[in-house]
Amino acid sequence: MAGVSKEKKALRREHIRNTALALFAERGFEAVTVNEIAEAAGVAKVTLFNYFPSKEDLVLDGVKEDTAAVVAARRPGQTPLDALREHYLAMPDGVAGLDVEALMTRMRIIVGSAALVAGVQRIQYLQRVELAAVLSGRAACDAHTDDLEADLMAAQIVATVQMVQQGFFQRLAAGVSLREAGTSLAGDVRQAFDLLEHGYGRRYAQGD
Amino acid sequence: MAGVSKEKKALRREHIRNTALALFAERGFEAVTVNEIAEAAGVAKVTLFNYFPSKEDLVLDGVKEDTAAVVAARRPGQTPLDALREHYLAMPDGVAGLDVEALMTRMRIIVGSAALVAGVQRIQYLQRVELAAVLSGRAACDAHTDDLEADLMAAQIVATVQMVQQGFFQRLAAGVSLREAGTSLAGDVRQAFDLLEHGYGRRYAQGD
DNA sequence: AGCTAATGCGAACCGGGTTTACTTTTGAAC
DNA sequence: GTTCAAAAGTAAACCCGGTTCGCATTAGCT
Repeated sequence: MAGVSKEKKALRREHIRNTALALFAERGFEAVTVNEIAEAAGVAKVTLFNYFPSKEDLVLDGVKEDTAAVVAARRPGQTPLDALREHYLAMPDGVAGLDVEALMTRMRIIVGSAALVAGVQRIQYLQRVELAAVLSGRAACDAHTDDLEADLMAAQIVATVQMVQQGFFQRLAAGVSLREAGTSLAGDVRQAFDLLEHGYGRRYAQGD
Repeated sequence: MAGVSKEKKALRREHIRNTALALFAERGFEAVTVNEIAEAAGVAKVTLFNYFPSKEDLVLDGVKEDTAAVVAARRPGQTPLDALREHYLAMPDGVAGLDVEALMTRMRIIVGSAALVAGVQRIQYLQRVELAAVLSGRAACDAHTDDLEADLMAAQIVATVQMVQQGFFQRLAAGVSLREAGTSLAGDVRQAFDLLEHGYGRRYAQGD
């Protein structure tokens, strides 16, 4: 049957990824070559690239936040900002079931490599485009039909989410408990989305 | 004297860049190899990389908008948003003296290549970090000392500026006159910065 | 068992970028 | 103008991420 081979493939994929992450954690992303990873994992380089389209994907595969889906699924009468606020206030619950240590390792690998940080930016750019499409109600791959407001909002939401999330994971990485980090996160989420809703007004006027 | 050699170096640099841009415009960024560029420019590959740190830089060098400097130089009592609004309202005057055709060619090259678009994102990320530093008053290379509001504002400003600018250049690329594009730009700038100042409120509530 | 299709493989290749070791320019001092 | 040191240029070999190709192995199905 097909199911058993799928499972074996998934196992092999995880094996390759874990091998790679272990090496990256030890010596940094750029200091490890794909040849090494392949050898350490006991597969051919070409096989590695058969499972992961690029070296970056060994780390970044699966980091995409689907803000567009959250917004698209918002309840009647709910604004995109409300839907996202709700979603991110609930984030600690989602993280609770995961291997936080592994998550932190991956974070450390990412922030230790300019290429990976850039990769994250690239992924968020795609998110922004998707979100703008949802907001303006156009199909996901339409050309930019001049909905400046939707484009602006999408860009600002994605940027906001990234900042807030970054703070959350940094606190976790600093050893803060999941519970406490969750509390801080809640405050950050509220602050960030309130700013989006009500604006910056005259904040940061020169000379205050 | 040193001046004359500086001038010759600058000329050679421009020659290499122009050679490359011509090839890119003709066949696309990825379809041209640096070997070809070097040969076409009559220079060794290693010399090319001596002038430009990477193939991307042949196109992207000089695209960085220094929003951080604009904000840092704001007048007493002026908010960052006011300073930037003023600056971008004046943008058409800055563009007027430039070779618009060359600018458009470069734009077309960039949007024709995923790698270059990603490169632009990367550059804007650096801008965001600089701007956050200016806003929160910390030194440019300090570690992230938890000024969530400044980080948020920086991210949102950079995203906003990018969207507005993109619209401006797209209109120019579509053949709109500089004068008309300037008018549209003014409207976009005002709309965008008003949103930043006053927020999105309940815009895009589901079911409107 | 036997056939077919998928998967894995080594090796050669490509292109961006670096290193090395050598030659040419260059600019300035005499 | 000659000389000399530093700067800049060069060819060639190399490294690494990623692809292509032709062949071997395996898996699933009958």
